[in-house]
Amino acid sequence: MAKWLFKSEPDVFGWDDLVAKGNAGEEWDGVRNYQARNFMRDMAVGDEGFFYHSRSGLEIVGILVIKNAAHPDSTIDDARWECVDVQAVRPFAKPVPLDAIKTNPDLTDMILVKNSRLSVQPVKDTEWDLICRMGHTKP
DNA sequence: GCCAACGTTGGC
DNA sequence: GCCAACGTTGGC
Repeated sequence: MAKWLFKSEPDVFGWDDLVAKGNAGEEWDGVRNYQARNFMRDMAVGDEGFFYHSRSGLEIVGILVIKNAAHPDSTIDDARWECVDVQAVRPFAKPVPLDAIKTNPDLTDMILVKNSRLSVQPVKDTEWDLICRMGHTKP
């Protein structure tokens, strides 16, 4: 199973908002970037991803799961844009700040560090395991 | 709130 | 098909 990372501004749609959706989950709509969209097309049901708070917070706060594979984005009348549906799985016991990721030599290759503008991105298994450990959360 | 980095758009 | 102009993202 592949691992991913999703960014969202907590002021717009944060971890708590996803948790509040419960089993209904939520469409990860609004992505208007081809790279990010292509990653969503690669996602399989059951894949897991980190939920990262961008702009404010700047930390990984939870783990979500892909509930439905990529489908047209219902918020725009343009067939180019697709999105997956996600659902909250569990929060991080201890959120992992961007700062801690940037200063960890084993995580400096992460897209989160190298390309801060990509809002949906893949995460390597080794990175996943390490970050879970840093957050005192089971992978 | 600023602004650097990046992606997209559109005139030529 | 180049590239200037513009819009957006996100760390600071």
